[in-house]
Amino acid sequence: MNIGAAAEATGVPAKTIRYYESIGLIPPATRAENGYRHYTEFDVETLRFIQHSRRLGFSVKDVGNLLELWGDKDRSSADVKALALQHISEVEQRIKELETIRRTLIDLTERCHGNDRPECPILEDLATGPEAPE
Amino acid sequence: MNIGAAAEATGVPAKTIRYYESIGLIPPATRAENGYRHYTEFDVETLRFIQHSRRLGFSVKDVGNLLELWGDKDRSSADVKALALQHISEVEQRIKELETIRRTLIDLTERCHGNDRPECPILEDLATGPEAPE
DNA sequence: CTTGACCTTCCAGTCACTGGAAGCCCATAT
DNA sequence: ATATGGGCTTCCAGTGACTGGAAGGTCAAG
Repeated sequence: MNIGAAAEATGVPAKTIRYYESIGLIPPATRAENGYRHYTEFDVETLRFIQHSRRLGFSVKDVGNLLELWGDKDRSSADVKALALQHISEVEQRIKELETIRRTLIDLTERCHGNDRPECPILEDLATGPEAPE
Repeated sequence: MNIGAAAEATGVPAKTIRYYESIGLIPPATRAENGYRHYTEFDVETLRFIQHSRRLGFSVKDVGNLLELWGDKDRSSADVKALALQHISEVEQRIKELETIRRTLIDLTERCHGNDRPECPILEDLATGPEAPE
């Protein structure tokens, strides 16, 4: 299986597969005689594992740790769960921040007429800072 | 006002102020005879405007547009509002993605015992992909 | 006159890719 | 035999929005 086929099979672009190899997330692929990288079914599974982890927002560093745990028969599931819980709390933190931002933006836009005139509470608030509504 | 004082007054680190100047978000600061950058009250207001905009998640490019509108007496508030609404929809999109991720992660962790044993549905699902629960 | 806190510039690193150039390899169509 | 088109290789550079650090100039106080 060449890199293109592996990319097709996993949804990870060929370019990204090479990148993962270059940073050591995956071991160097074996090469055919012509120098082309060659991928086994197992390599494809690994790439899929990576892809799924990335889609869930794990950093590449975290994915490295998850891969290591995945390959370790003597792991404790507690270690995996700890990683996941930590990630959940980061995701929740980010959601909270975005909710706050969303709320503020909506308040601002609701107060803005959005017409031909220049008066705009959005710009005013950006200039002066958020007024604490009493 | 030197850069340090401007940083202090606005919450924008000195390093970041120089960076904003280097990318043209703010015009080059006037210099004192010793070469130090000098900031006026207006510069400080501008930096605060930038800071508030960035806190609301606007990209630096968007902040550039907002700054331009801010300085344009003949703007229409509709243009400002359009930018804000566009940003809101991006924020909402991102929140949705994060909610989905959060839900998936919570489902996974709830099925993982998190003990000394290696069995772990988290790793299994990362390997095989999310099973559609019927 | 020295210390320490400023300030200056410039280069490099972060994160996770992505684009593009230059060039080899291979199969097929002519 | 050759031209074409695709896939593969490497390496360098750019993205966004900073941030860290080195090397060196400036300034006020003790």
